[in-house]
Amino acid sequence: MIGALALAFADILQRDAQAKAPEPGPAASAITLIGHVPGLSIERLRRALSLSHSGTVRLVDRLVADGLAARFSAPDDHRAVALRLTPLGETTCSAILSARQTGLASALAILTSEELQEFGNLAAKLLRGLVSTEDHAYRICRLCNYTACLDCPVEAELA
Amino acid sequence: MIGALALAFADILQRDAQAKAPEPGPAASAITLIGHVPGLSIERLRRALSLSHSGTVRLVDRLVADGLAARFSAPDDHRAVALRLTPLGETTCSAILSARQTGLASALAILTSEELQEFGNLAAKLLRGLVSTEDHAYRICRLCNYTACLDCPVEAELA
DNA sequence: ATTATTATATGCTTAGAGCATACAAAATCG
DNA sequence: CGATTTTGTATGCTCTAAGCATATAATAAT
Repeated sequence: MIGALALAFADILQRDAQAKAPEPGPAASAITLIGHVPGLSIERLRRALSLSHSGTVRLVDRLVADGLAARFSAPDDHRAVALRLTPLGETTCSAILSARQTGLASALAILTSEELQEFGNLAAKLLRGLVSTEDHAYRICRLCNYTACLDCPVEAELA
Repeated sequence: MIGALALAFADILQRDAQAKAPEPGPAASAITLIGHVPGLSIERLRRALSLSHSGTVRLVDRLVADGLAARFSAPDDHRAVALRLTPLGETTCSAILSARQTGLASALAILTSEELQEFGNLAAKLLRGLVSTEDHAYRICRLCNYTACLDCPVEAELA
């Protein structure tokens, strides 16, 4: 039953996010991740998306071709690519995050504020128990609105 | 944050389920759905999986080729296909459900029994608010272990 | 300095998804 | 009751996005 709820919520997030993305699949997550971590490398992006390396390179190729992201050379490591969103990419990122937020909020609207509070507390505890590595944190938070998520339990757990 | 938890849980479910399925993607859900609703038609399966019609037909083709499912003629509608699991399919279905259950349980193990109880209550309330149609119920419960889920809130909401 | 590892890129192949089309059974409507 | 529409499946075709194998450059390790 808890599993069913997780699938239902994940469906909502994916649907709303993908609707604003240039293509289905992990593109929406890639955009929001790059948006949150400017200078992100392809390898870290790959781990967050659980894709193959070539799949990630091609995904980035498409984002660049769509004018949403750009490759720069990472200052500290001349092998790595530093990914950044273009202004158009920033706009898309915001659209994804707000669509995601709207869908989630309407699903949660049935709870009273006390229940929502309690649900959030339990969710935070579960999240802290789940997160192990930094890569995993990026994966879990791949569609998060970081600016809206103060006191992120994932961040707290890693620190 | 609640969204992040949903994605994390959905990841666990998908990963554990797919590990026991013959292929990645919606195959695991298809198997458990047919297992729970013997005689399910391709069209209903299609709606539960949110696939195109041809995609669903090909998926069923593969399940049949793998010896996991079989097509029968639906007694009440001679156009429709009645899908059933083979004995091998039943075995696979059980493996998927128990893998799913194990992963979910270990993620929830951090909660006390009171917290788990409370979390379940809130999840049930949210689920009841989310489910609209029977197709949607099938979709949400696509990886559910129906025999383990007594007092299913989704079922209750539809009745 | 040599070797191993890490980060990226690309050629190649392929699995799985959608669209368009075709056909049969059922439902609807005149 | 016959004609039309809708519904459920099947299949040919195309294509996108994914993986594997391989290559190259930069860094790390020995």
